[in-house]
Amino acid sequence: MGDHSSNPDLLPGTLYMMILRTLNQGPLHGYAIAKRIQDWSKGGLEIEDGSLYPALNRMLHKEWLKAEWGVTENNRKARFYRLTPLGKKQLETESSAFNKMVRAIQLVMRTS
Amino acid sequence: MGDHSSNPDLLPGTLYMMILRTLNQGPLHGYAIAKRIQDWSKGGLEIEDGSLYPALNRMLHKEWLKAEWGVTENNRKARFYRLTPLGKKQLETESSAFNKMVRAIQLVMRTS
DNA sequence: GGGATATACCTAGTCCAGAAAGGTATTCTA
DNA sequence: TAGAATACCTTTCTGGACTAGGTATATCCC
Repeated sequence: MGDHSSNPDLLPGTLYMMILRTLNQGPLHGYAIAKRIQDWSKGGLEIEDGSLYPALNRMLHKEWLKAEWGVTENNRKARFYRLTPLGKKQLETESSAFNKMVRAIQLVMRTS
Repeated sequence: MGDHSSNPDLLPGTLYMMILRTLNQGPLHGYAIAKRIQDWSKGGLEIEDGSLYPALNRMLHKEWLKAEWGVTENNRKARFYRLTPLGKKQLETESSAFNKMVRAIQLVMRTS
């Protein structure tokens, strides 16, 4: 079913940025973060949960996020993450670095 | 002097693509590849030679490239790399995957 | 009741690429 | 003859994405 390619699902180094981005709208639990990234990218990006949860834990450790347990609309317990001020700053840093990087790469790819 | 940041120099996963791109214009030696990427990106990208040469060797092993020793305009010996047909195909594959990926990420970063 | 499905989380292990930090050798110029 | 620039190489470290397992619970339907 579906994808038999051996291509990576993600551009390494962009997962933090996208997580920070989704949380900039307000707290979400892990599962919802993955869903939102998938939705917003129109199915272009799928976050493996084996990538997601370790990443979230690293981000907690860096103090970009805080977490607390709660209950979803579906009446399930889930861990909700929200941005710290440091996390907000990191979002700025990473997205501007990303944009710069992409522009540089596109120069290389398009220069003749 | 200059850059004291701990930011990565590159978006991981894009080095192969850019090397393939520079070689699509014709054979180059390693040092010249790095220079060309730096020039074309207007200084936005700097390839560490500790990243470059291992990458070139992996690419040889994948048979995306062939190499042979020669002499530069400066009368120095250098190893010249050129694309194989497989390498050309890989360039197509990687650059279209990259573009798709970037578009998907930008959707995530820009959706409100 | 009992399966199936979707939701929600977690971890141990593997693999790979980029970077740091060392090294050698040669050419040219001041 | 010292230095800078050119040109290559390797070993080691590290971090992150992925694989492949696992647990638990809520809901829906037979």
